[in-house]
Amino acid sequence: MKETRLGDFEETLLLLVGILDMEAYAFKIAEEFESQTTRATSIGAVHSTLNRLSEKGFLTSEMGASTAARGGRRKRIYTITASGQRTLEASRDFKVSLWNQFPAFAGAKLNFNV
Amino acid sequence: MKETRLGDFEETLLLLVGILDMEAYAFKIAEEFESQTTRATSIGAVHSTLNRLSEKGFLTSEMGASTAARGGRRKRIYTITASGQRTLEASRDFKVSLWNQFPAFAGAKLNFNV
DNA sequence: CTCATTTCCTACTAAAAAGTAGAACATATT
DNA sequence: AATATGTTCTACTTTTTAGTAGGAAATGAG
Repeated sequence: MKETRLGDFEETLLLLVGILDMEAYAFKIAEEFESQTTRATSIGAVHSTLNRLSEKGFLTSEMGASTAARGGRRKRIYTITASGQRTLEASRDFKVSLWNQFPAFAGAKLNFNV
Repeated sequence: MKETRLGDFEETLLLLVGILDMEAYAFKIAEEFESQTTRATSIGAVHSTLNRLSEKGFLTSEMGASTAARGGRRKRIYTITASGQRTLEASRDFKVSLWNQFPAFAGAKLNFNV
């Protein structure tokens, strides 16, 4: 069982997929990324990262139905796998645990019903 | 102002420095890392990462006084800089914000007095 | 004095993550 | 038919992060 780790950008995209749910397709994800951060991205970077996440088994995807709207290549909708979700949770739990031990962050109350 | 980002391992070490406080020297940090995770490290990896964090301006360090204990090279004590702390906070806030938007994590209660 | 012990340090390599460039496809509008 | 629009896709390069190997300093104990 190889330890597979997540990069910064990867983790954010994975979370965005979870947030966007049925709207999680590359273009939208890129837009959402830019709107939630101050960082710029490129659609290419998003695509290659989504690929990497899929290879790691954290995402699956399938082509959506074609819409009636103008402009029309079909969207590929991404979904988090169980493994992706577990990784996200582990990452969260670990971070929360460290934050709670860091006195400078002590003011924050982090209560999880895990 | 170049955007300086943190890797996974870097962020963990930075947090460990904050947690260990006056005890934050490379050897101890490496031990603490191993005790808080299931991952193994090497002292060399820790050293080179601490160096990188220092170059990025997230850490400073100075040699501590020599102790009376057996074995004796003096310890280099690391301290988080204001910039390091801000980066850590920004990273935390961003992550918490995403988690809160992710329905699968909705059960968690994250209250910050930020 | 010599050895074991605790620690630091750096140059280098390897691996992984991020980003770029450029092509292409499907549909609607004109 | 031509063009604009919204979107996917991949091979490749660059940059960054992580890890390795090997050396060395300082001190106490024997």
